[in-house]
Amino acid sequence: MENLINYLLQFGQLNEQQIELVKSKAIIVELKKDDYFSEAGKIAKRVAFIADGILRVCYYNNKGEEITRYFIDESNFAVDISSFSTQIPSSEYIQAVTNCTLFVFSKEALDELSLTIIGFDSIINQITTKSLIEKVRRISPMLAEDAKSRYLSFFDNFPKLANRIPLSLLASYLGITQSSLSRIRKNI
Amino acid sequence: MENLINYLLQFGQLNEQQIELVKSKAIIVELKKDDYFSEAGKIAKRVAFIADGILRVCYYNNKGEEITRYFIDESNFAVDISSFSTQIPSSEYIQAVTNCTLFVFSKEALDELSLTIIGFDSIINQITTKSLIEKVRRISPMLAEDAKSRYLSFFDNFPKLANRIPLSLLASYLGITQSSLSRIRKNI
DNA sequence: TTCGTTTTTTGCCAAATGACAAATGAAATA
DNA sequence: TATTTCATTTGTCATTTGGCAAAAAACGAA
Repeated sequence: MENLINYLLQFGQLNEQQIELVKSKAIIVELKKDDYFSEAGKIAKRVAFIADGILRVCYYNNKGEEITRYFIDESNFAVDISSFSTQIPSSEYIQAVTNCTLFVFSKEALDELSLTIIGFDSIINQITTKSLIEKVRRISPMLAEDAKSRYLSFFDNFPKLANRIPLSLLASYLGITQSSLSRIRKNI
Repeated sequence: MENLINYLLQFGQLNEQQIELVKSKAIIVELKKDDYFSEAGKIAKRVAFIADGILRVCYYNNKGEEITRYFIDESNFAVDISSFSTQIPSSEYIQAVTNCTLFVFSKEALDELSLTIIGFDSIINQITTKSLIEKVRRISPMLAEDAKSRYLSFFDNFPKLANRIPLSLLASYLGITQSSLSRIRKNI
């Protein structure tokens, strides 16, 4: 769990005792490829720190197509933030792209940590804000790019991910068809 | 300033005295079309609530093209959140698309409100999170749509905005060329 | 291994979009 | 009004991408 603690320490101080408390609240969860961490229609009650594996956030658009909104990989938090923060049923899924090992915190555990640890709230808020800003930053430029540039940008930013993610999912993230992505890859 | 107060009250309670305090910190700023509210290279020190007008957040991509990341209109907050929250120089601009009337809060004023008003922090955090989630929600589905659908979606979501925003800026937001957008509009 | 299933690649053609340039229209100013 | 400037539309053509279907490859289970 060192990765988790180091991640948190980027955003604020925690003493030994507080670190132990945080660790004690984490539940280790294993997901198989294609398992869901959270589902549309349900209220998100858990947050996951990804120790190993890749998750994706996805939804169905008005044509019934399954769209991948983004991927989340090791040493990042995954949460259906919209549902989690409002406690309203979600409209998206979080699914395992690969087998995953997660450190999971329930909402109750987080609330308790917030009450017990001064500054924990601030850490969580900073992480939330930073992650969301990053998502906007990632997605936004893709609109102005053609399919090839999108793939290359993705590859530049996540060279290790590109080969761990099935082509169909990557295509749905990039907003192009499988066939196109396959052809793009062929042309290097 | 009633709009501003009502907006805040959606996210938490404020008594009369607190409301007056908030109002007293707001500075009315008028921007002319094309004026900048914040600029790349500078550190964001202000937050704006848009009383009237439209702002846009934009940046230059690696090809030197000017890209509109999103628009913000009346009764919403505009802030270069990335720079504001980290106090690191920004990489984007916030520019007036039309003449604007803003209620502006300096960072110092906000910090003071946070210290003085219990729960003000929470209000700000909720607004921040909600706005960012919304931006992801808006941009993300566009990737899977073709140019015509993107325009129609935008028009559905912001019927009033579509005609107040110059075609060139709207095109750069939608990730298509001016010519294409013009043709799309012609075909209804 | 072999069979069955899923994923990826490929071919073909039509449609959408971009690039470029020119024409038109609209707004601002002298 | 005439002139200038900027925004939008339109034309032409090349390129990209999608849709569809079939082939090939990769993967898993018996």
